[in-house]
Amino acid sequence: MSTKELILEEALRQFSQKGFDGTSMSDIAGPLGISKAALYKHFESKQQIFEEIIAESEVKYKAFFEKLSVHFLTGSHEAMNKQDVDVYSGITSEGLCENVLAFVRFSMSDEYSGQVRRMLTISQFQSRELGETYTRRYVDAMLGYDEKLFEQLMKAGVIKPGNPKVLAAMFYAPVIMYMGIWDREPDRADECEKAIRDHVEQFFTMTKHMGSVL
Amino acid sequence: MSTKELILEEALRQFSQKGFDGTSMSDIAGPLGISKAALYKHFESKQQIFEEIIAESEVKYKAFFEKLSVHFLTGSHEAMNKQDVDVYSGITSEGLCENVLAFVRFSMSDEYSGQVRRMLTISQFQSRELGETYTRRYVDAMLGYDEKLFEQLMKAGVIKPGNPKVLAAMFYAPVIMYMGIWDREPDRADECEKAIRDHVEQFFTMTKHMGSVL
DNA sequence: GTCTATAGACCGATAGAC
DNA sequence: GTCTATCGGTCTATAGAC
Repeated sequence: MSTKELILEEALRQFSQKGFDGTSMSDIAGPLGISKAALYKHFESKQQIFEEIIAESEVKYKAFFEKLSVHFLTGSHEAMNKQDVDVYSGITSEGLCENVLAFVRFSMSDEYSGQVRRMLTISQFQSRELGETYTRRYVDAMLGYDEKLFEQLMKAGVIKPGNPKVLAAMFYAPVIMYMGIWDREPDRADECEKAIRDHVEQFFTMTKHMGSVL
Repeated sequence: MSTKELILEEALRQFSQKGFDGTSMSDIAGPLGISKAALYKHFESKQQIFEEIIAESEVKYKAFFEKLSVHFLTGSHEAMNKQDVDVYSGITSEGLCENVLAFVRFSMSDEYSGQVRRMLTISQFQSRELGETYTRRYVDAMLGYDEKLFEQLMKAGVIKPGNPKVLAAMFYAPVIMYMGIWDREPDRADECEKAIRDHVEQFFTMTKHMGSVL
């Protein structure tokens, strides 16, 4: 791994714990065994390191979101194409359940993903742009994704009819809420994972056309 | 208003925007028209100002939570007493709806409340204690509150039977999610308020025993 | 591309006059 | 209880040797 990549890795670790202002160039250089002056051979400033992390994470974020088999990364639903329709038409509630649990499992276990999420969490009021990035990645994108899927599931008669936007929030919001607890208190990870599983299971029991519990 | 109170007010404003490390003593003293040296006549250190804000907010938080007519501020449900039972037995779904919308309206419109919430949001990974404070105030307390209420509503036959803990998350999580968007992007306030209203309304339509839409 | 050394600004906190 | 002045330290960033 190149020195530049090692710097980005260490900087992300520090930024995600102590924030941009709480992290000094020495904090980043120290663990790497180099002097802070060496950092300036790879980056123009501390700010540029931060921005490169954001830019790099955007690339990885898009790649991950594409693996979820949808293409509305920019938040515009117009970006849909034939491939998306194929994915939707074949979806089942069990499939969506597995899809989202895969998202949760990855987001919770992947160190890089968690560091970026925590960094954006504590940087979200630093600038309008960072706030919008947070909302786009962790709220709007997922809500749009679920909303579209619920629409299709309703049309297909898999789940009961209703407002797909409201339903998407009811489905997804508890997931990020429990992920928040997990981020703050890692020893509650098991409790959160169980809560998410319970939530997803009960959600589909509630919304399935055949055999309602509630 | 005393100088000390003015300092706490200005410090909170700064901390909630730029965080503890991003705020200097000059940043706090400047807008008040005093020198940073004067701050040390009222507080021992910057850290003490921060801690006093947290402590003061804890008092106000408890007072607000008591006004919601429940008494499990410490997170322990054993703290319930006769008064709580009376509150529960008289509750209706409309009452709960109004109760939570009052919470949302207050949290969203009150400047102090919002500043504390944003400060805790960007400080939640600073220490274990701050993370627990965040979880306790904005997640566990509200979930425990709603869970207990849903239990009673189920017993009373007002809403359909089910897992009250899962139901509480489905009800409350979308609320904090939309409050998060509002905090990051204040110009989306109307959209968020409407989304919360839609959510609360649809939730009770879904869970009411009589007349299910889904 | 790494180092040491340092510039120049700002930090938190203190001293002492008023 | 406010001020100015300042201490000692750290910060970002640069200069220049190797």
